[in-house]
Order: sequence, then structure tokens, then C-alpha cells
Amino acid sequence: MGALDTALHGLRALIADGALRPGDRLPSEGELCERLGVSRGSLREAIRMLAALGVLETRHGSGSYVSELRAADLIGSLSLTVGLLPMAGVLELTELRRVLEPHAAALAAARIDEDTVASLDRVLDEIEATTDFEVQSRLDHEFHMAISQVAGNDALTSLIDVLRSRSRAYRISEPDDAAELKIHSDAGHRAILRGLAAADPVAASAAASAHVAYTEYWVRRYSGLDT
Amino acid sequence: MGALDTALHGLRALIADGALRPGDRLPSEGELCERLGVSRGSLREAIRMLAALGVLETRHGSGSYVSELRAADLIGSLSLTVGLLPMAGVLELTELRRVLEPHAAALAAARIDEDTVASLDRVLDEIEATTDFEVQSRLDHEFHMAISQVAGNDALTSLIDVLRSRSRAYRISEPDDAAELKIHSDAGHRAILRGLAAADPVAASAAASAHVAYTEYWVRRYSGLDT
DNA sequence: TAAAACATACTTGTCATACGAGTTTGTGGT
DNA sequence: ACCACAAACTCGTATGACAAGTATGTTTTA
Repeated sequence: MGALDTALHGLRALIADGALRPGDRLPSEGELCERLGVSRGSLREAIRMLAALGVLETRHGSGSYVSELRAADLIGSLSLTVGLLPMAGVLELTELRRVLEPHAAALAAARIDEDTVASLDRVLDEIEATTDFEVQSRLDHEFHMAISQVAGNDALTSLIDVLRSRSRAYRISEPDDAAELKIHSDAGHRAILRGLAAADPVAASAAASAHVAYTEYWVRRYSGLDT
Repeated sequence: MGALDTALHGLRALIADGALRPGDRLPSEGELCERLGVSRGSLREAIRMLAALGVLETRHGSGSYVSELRAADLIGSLSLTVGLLPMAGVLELTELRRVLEPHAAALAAARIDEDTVASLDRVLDEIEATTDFEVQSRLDHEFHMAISQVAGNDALTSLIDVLRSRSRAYRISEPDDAAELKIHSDAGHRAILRGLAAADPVAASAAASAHVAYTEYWVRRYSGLDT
């Protein structure tokens, strides 16, 4: 087994065995090198791998720390890479959204309170009022994230966030298309919010499903992958 | 911006811009160092991060290559870390399974063919016949992965695999509990397969949902987290 | 006494160099 | 045409050195 694997599995074992718990500071690189029997370069490569996966966090001059190991954070580590997926992969992810977002909407409908409904209503007012694409995109993200947060599962929220981040990166170039998209999108948002306000999981779920399906339609159309 | 970030974003940009496509070999480390203006150590740390996330693959003596960038592979990179989640996180993931596995079962019911049904039937025969926990675990995994593969979305299969890998790691210590678990588990598997064989998405989905719920019951019971 | 300023030790960040290990390639011989 | 082999190239690992940032304890100051 190479030095990098030794360091990687050694560090992972320290966490898995409970010798290092969430929030703990790792021993210094020098001490870890001695204990694991690898050079500092190999050790640092292993630390970087775990940091990329959301398990460790390194602070310059202070040390490396075990993260809180929340499921949402580990899932969030995918956000760096989903932006690299080719179009075919984006469609696979959109299919996951077609399952997860309706589920989140259904859960949210059962738990949402009046204040949150009012808050989301104001967000939709803003979206409908503006023509700035950047503002629309930001508020759209805010709307959907708020819903999945109400659903109460942080891992679900993080996963939906990661999946949505890719579709969000595209923008429609044709003015006519953009206008059509906005009309349908605004209507879809209102339908979702009606379901939430009525505490009707079935209605909210159906509206969310239709909303994702409509997104998928545009992704296919602009990627030239419709069959 | 530090040298590591320079290298990381530089490499990512090469892929995002299409200068490097899936399967391509990266320039040698020496050349990349010159081009990006960082030392070899910093460059290697960046390469390791992308490798941990499933974007790059390095072969000793040959070079580093861009992976196929399949959504399933990127999601699979989580498998190294989900094993580190504390129990509370496992329950969050189980809730995701309660959405995804029924969905996969429903899709599979609409697409499965007779040969696959027969194959799964034999797998269940084996599971029911053996008392070896390791064999049961392996066949159980085989059964569930086959179903999600039939569903036809590799990203979904990979995600379910990652989520299941954590629950799979536990084993029931009490003999009486293990026997009870096996009886219910075997019955659950049969119910799922009946739904698939009948090409009945609703039945398959409901059976899969019950199966995951039962798993969650045991996870809660053995983690002391039931409320 | 309390607070601010400072010096010191410690930790991570980066770089340079060297050599071992594995792969690829081209060459020469059969 | 095939095989054997050597050379060149690539990644893997180790070491040493210094810069940059942080934490801590001490000294100075109000």
C-alpha cells in the first residue's frame, strides 16, 4: 500500500474509530507524519482529499479540524463538480429532482406556518416584478430552498440544492423563449405556494412535479437532446 | 488567491471550458506547473482533490486523466465518507431512501422483463436458504441494486447505493432480533418482487416503501434514538 | 489593576530538489 | 513480423527550507 493510501486510511480510521470527533483539531502535520510513517507531502495530499469531501477543514496557521460531519455538508461537497457534468448527466439529475422536489413540497405543506407562507408570497411578488435575470435567479433559488428547508431534512435540502445548481447555470438566450419561460415559471411557483398555503401535500407535490418537468423540457430543448 | 486555489480552479476551468474532455490525458505535472505558475506540491494537492471527487484519475507512470464525468461516478465519491456519519445523519439518509427506493421500484416495475424477474427470484431463494449473515448481506445488496438498475437511471442507482451502504454496515447482535429481522426482510423482498413481476408500479413502490421503513425502525431501535 | 503592544513559538502554505517506481516508446536484433 | 531491451518520460515519495498566519505568554503602558 502506498504512502498516500496509508495516510488516507489512517486519518479516516482515526475518525471512524472515534479517536477524532467532530470539531476536534488534528495533531500537527509533523506529528501525524511520524505517527503514520509518511512524508509531509503525502500526508497533505490525504488531508486535501478528505477536505474536498467535506470531512476536514484546514485553517492556515491554526490546524486541521474534523468537520461537523453533517450529511448535508458531505452532500454539498458535490457542488464543486456537478458543474462539470455533460448535458446527458444533467438530465439524469433532473430526474432525481422530479422525485425529491415534490417530496419536499409535500413535507413542507404539512409543516409550513403562516409567516413563512407570507414570506414566500413576497418573494414571488418580487420575482414577478423584476426583469433582471440575475435577480430572478437568486429569488427563485431562495424560494425553492425555503421550501425544502421547511420540509425539515437538511440532507434533502442540500441534495436538492446541488441538483438545482446545475440547471440554474443555464440562461435562455432567445427573448421570446425567456418571456414564455418566465410566464410558466411564475405560474408554477404560484401553484406550489397555493398548495403550501392550503396545507395540501398532494397539491403542492403535484405542482412541484409539474414545475420540475417544465424545467426539464427547457433543458432538453436547449441542449438539442430531445428525441 | 493561494497557489492551491490557483491550481484547483485552473484545472477545473480546463475541464469546464472543454479544453480537456472526458477520457483526455492531462499535460504532465511539470508542464501544468509552468502553465499555472504553481509548484508541483500545490498542483498535486489540487489533482488529489479533484480525484477524490471523481473528476480525475491518476495512473502511476502514465499520467492523470479526466474521468468519464458520469453523474453516477461523482455521486459514488460520497461512499468514502458516508461511513463516517454519526447516527443522526444516517436517519436523514434513510429518509431519502424512503423517497428514492420506492421511485426506483415503480420505474423498475414498468420496465422489467421476465428473465430479470426469474433472476431476482433465484436471488431471493438463496437469501432465504442461507443463515450466513455475510452472504445475506451480499445478496440483499445484489437484489436491491438490480432493481434500481432496471429503473434505468444510473445516477439514481449510485445514489441509492451510497445511501444503503451505511445502513448495511450494521449488524444485529441479538439472535432473536436477527431472526425476526430476517423473516420480515424476506417477506418484504417477496412483496417487492411480486409488484415487479405483476408490472404494478404502485404495488412495487408501496412494498419498497414498507421495506425501507422497516429498516429505519431497526436503525432507530439499535441506535437508541427512538423518541 | 487592566488593557494594549509585542515577542516568541507553533502551524499551515509554498517552493525547490532529488530519487524511486512504473509506463511508454523507440531501437536493434532475430 | 516479432521480441528483447534500453532510454525517456510520468507519477510517487521524501527531505529541507522559508514564508504566512495564528496562538500564547510576556512586557509595557495607561
